[in-house]
Amino acid sequence: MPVDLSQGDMQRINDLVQKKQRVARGDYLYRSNDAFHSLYAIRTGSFKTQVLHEDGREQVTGFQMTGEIIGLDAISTDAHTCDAVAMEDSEVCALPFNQLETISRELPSLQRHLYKIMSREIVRDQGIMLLLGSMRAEERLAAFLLNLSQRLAARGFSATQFQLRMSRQEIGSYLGLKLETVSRAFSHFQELGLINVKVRAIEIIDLPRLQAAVNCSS
Amino acid sequence: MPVDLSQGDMQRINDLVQKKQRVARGDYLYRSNDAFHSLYAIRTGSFKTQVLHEDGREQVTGFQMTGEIIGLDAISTDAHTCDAVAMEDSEVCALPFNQLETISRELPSLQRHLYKIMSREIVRDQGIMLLLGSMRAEERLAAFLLNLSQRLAARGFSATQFQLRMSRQEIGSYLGLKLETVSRAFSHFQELGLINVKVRAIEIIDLPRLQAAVNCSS
DNA sequence: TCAGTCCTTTGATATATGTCAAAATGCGCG
DNA sequence: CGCGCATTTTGACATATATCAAAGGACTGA
Repeated sequence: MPVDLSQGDMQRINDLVQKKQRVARGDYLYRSNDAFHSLYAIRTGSFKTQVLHEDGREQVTGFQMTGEIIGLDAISTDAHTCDAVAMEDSEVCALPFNQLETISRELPSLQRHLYKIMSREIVRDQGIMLLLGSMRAEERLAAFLLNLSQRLAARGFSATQFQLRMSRQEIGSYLGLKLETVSRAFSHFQELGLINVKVRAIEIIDLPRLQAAVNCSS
Repeated sequence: MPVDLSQGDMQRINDLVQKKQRVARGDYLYRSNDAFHSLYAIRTGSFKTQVLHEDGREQVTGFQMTGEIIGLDAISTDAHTCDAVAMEDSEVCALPFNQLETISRELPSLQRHLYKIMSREIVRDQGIMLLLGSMRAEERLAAFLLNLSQRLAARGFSATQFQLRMSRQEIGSYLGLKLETVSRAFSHFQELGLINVKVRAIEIIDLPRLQAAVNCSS
């Protein structure tokens, strides 16, 4: 948590953050309906979150990476409302929420930080609604790739070459598309010279045109 | 805000909540990029919130009614990230956010309430993602009608007879559909005997079958 | 009250994406 | 190292929804 705090305060946060926890690839960090105790800060690795409809339909609601906080949805009902699955071997810090609440009362900057993190999640979700509600298949995929690229760059990785951690099926679920459609969109972007795709290895060749593709995929 | 508070505390909240504000039908309560000062509690009337894409596309992200809080998205950047438009003559209470923050430090139950409200918004958004990402047109409309019905019932109105405040175009934007598709879905539900539609006047005739339609619109 | 405008409905047709199927490729495990 | 399974790609075809168009209805403001 990148909050700007003074010495002793930092200590209290550190105490809170002791418990590290490993999650193997494919394992669930939590499941829908699990009792809520902690938020989780991802230290290494990455996760997907998904909601399941009773009739078996599933929707991936996000792909999270290092430094991101998951579990915010569970505050509302004291139970998790989605599943969190590790997409690779990962490490998280459990942040017991009642302790967070207590400390945040005494540390205005932590309190504010928590509000901001939650608000940011709401804004992110609005962006996905815009994507799902008004973009076409290739626009969605372009937006997805650019978003990944940005977030990787922000973490010091290459913005133009990376390895996808998720399957076509998972990307499709996230983008509201079938896996075949995702695959075709990848192939088409490659034909157009926007990217190189070798299964899960992605190289962005023409960033400006990929950005343009978000607006009109014609 | 239905928080359970003790006498004097309630006074402080009341002080905060003094400023009532009228918003005429069609007027903006706030616009994207407006500086953020307050959350708004809707006292009477209803609003829609929408995000705009640079290329003119717009996406309605929600329809809010009495008792709901809007503006949570703005906390993240201190600027609003969507527009809020009154769908009828309405009244809101501005809740200055820095005062809310201050008071919530001293009133754990208010602090918790704020976290819960934000978390609930995140859960709501997940539900919309599921709808947009994996449901078909008629399933979406059925889900929309049932959601409206529930929320009206929770406010003491009829769950089976109500007046839509929004146009087919706005419903379509919210559901990721064109207005003609929405209109056809309404007509089809009427043919099936699930609802009566007279333009914006809706009567739900067969609630169980409408609920069933959310799962498979066949 | 009436005219004008906007909203809604409905039809005919186009198109993007889904479905089904099969082959190709990559990857984990023995 | 190679077998077998899972994932990805690609094709042919089906279908849900969008698009275009026109007519009918409802609401607004003078």
